[in-house]
Amino acid sequence: MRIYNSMTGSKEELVPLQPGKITMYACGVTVYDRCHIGHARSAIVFDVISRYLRYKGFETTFARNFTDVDDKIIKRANEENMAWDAVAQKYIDEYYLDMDMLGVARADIEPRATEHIEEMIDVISGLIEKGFAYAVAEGDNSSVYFAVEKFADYGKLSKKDLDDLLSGARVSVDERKKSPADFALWKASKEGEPFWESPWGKGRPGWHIECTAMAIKHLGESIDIHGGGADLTFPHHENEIAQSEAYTGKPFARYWVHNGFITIDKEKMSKSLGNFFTIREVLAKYDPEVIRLFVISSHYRSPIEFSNEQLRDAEATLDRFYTTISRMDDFAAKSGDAAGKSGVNPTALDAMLSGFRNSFESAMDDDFNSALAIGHLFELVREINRYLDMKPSGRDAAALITRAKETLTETGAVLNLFGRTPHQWNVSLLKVRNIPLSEAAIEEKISERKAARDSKDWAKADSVRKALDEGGIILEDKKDGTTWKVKIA
RNA sequence: GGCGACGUACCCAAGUGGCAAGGGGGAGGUCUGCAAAACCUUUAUUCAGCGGUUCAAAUCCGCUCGUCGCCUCCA
Repeated sequence: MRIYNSMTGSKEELVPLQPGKITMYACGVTVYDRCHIGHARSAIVFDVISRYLRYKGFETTFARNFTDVDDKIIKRANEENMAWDAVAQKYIDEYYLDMDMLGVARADIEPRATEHIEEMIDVISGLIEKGFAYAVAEGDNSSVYFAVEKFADYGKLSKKDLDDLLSGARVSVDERKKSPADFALWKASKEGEPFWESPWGKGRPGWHIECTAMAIKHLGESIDIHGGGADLTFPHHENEIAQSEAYTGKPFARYWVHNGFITIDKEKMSKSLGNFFTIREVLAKYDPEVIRLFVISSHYRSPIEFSNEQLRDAEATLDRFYTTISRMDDFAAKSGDAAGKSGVNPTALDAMLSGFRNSFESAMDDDFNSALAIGHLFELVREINRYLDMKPSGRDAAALITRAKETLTETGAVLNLFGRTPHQWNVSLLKVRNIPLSEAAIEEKISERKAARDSKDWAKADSVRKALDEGGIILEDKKDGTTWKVKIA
């Protein structure tokens, strides 16, 4: 299994610290607002990675944090006239609402910064003792900074040269720091801000230190995989490395994994640019699985352009899967118990099923190439449809189709896709498309049309079809009845 | 300015040395009372451009053009 390591810039064989076990830490969100679709991508990417690692038999411990105290949360609390911790909790709740919809599983450990103040203080104290950090008085309290120049490898992840950083005009000059590139481990608290007691007086943690403290506490001093969005590479992850390795003297993470951005008009989606859509907004128009498929359909490191057209594509794609699942279900319901009819050759499907897991795994083994894996799923879908078109019958055919459906749904489950019934899919589409027809109303129309068809009143039958079609519902006549589905396009 | 990516058909998207996956869309066909779905055929002699290495390059190297990201909070 190969994984791209941002540290080395190349794909490497995944060799965990302890055979058969993986520890993974992904940087989560700062909870001061609703998540946008870029946060969704990151969450989905690491969800897929952790699911796949487990599928491959690694005993995986996955931690994803919440940053629940920081400047933006405090600012938000002041704006909303709420307590800062109430703001944090509110957006943690919102986060779970979104992620549950998107099929993002809870991480094994979801540590919050505010629950690890002690651990952070321990790390900071250790860094001061070792000479990597220094305290600077600010009134009655002190702030603590990490002395970047003391850490020889600073810049190794983001490939930045410390001299360049120091000469760069964009580093804000802060008189309290010994060097402009130094970063805060602990911030002396100002009037009205949340604070904790510490050896440096009343204060609160800097941003980066929480990940170091929480990763070490929950996963150990060296972890296997550390991930997050590509924008966290610098300074966040660079600083984590500096703190952690200065503190423990050990490599912090073996593999650094960064997901690409979601763009709008080719530009990175971000809060500051204002070009973002919240997950909630998108969920109002699209089924959550559509968003998930949209994300998984591209490689996790590639930028993906967000647009209605892209989501419509993903929706059509998903509909194709569910249509095939529906065909298989129909077949299973009526295939007989007798021997099969002659002239139906199952070889192609049989062969594809035999090799399928292998294809799927080689795609995913190669740096989690979910886009290729989905391509393989399409090949399977076509082969299934091809087989069903031959109108097979009998118990051998039924067994083959059962195997096909299991293969499709079990590999889909690794990506957390295709977990619903085709009916659930269509009912969901009815909702997101705001189609004002109930299932019962549609069924009623179908009966009406059946009566017309039975008396060969084609004009009437067609008018029912046409009326439903204009409402976004397509009817499919099958041997033993008519079914409906929501029109895609 | 420093550093790092990327540029594959009408659209999306795999592919890191050996005849360019897959999906959408388009065109034609099979099936169907009419449809839909599905299937079949077709849609890139070519991978931004120009050179080079090689028996062989979308894949490696160099240059050019274009786009984006990081260098400040950011998934």
